[in-house]
Amino acid sequence: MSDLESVSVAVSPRDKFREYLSTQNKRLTRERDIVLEQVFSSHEHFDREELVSTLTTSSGDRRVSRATVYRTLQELERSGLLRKVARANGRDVFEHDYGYPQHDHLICGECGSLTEFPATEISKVVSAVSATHGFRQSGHRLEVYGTCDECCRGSRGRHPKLDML
Amino acid sequence: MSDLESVSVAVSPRDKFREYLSTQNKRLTRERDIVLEQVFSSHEHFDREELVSTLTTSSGDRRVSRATVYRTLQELERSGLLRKVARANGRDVFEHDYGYPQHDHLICGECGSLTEFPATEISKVVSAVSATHGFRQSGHRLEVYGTCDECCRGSRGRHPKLDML
DNA sequence: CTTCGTGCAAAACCTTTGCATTAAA
DNA sequence: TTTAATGCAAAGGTTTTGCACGAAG
Repeated sequence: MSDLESVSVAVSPRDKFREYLSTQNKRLTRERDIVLEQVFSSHEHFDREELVSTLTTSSGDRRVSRATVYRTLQELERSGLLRKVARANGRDVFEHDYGYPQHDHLICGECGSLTEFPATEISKVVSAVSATHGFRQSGHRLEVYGTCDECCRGSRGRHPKLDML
Repeated sequence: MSDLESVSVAVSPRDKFREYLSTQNKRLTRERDIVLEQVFSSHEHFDREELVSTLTTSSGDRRVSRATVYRTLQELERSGLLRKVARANGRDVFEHDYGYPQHDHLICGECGSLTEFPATEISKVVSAVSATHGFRQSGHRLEVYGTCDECCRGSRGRHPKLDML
């Protein structure tokens, strides 16, 4: 992997994961593959419980246990494929950290929804600040807290988006 | 100094808390006052467990139960006196959100040091973005990851911070 | 009085772990 | 075969909650 991997996506998530695993003397098992596929089947944010409830109820040989889902998510994070972007309703929220443009999030404290926005402006400021401090920046995470448009105009009562299953 | 000055900080945390509580038809009890005092007795970051272990072992009439500490921290957060700034070791980290300038952090992945910088620039961008999305912003948290000046130029060996707190 | 708050213990959650069994390489 | 991974259930840790009692307005 001496190629420039900074421009666009030339390597699939699975290849990247496989490579990471090999450097760790770990294996790409059927279970890890299933988790990987499920996670990258959509670009939506998700939390562990959502994934677990999907995969522990899958039929036959697509079933993966809770423990393995948790353990695999750790590996996916370490491999650079996933990252935690927020915390909502007491759960970490994950998103793809590979092959998609940099962005940050507006986090609604009422319903827990996440809204993405491009990180371009923020990145400029961050770069300037980093330079000022001689800090070699590798990334950032910005969470904006408040109330989303919908909840602002909606009723005062709480409508937390809990499990959607 | 005139007590009509509402610019700058002329109101103590306790006064602000009292005011908040009254708007909620809630009471400034002895227990809430003790938690408040303990929290504002220093500017250090802290987590719930630290506070709980201090206050549940206090002598006699300064003792506060775990449940009340948790409940009071929620009120302090809602009142705008406290905010969560990070998550470490599975616990939320709190800091004062009143009477001190807004700032964010550069986080060194080598030595673990935190460097604060003023949030003014970031806040402008955040406000603009929030407005665009009809998001009623109440605050933000920005963590910049990378390597600090010292570690960049320093020895190649690692100087990981000792586990604090 | 009436309402709100506290403390306790239990419950609810989320995450990790020990261990016997299975399965990659 | 050798070593890593899985699944299960139990354990760990954090946060919330039901309830009876006590305190504040």
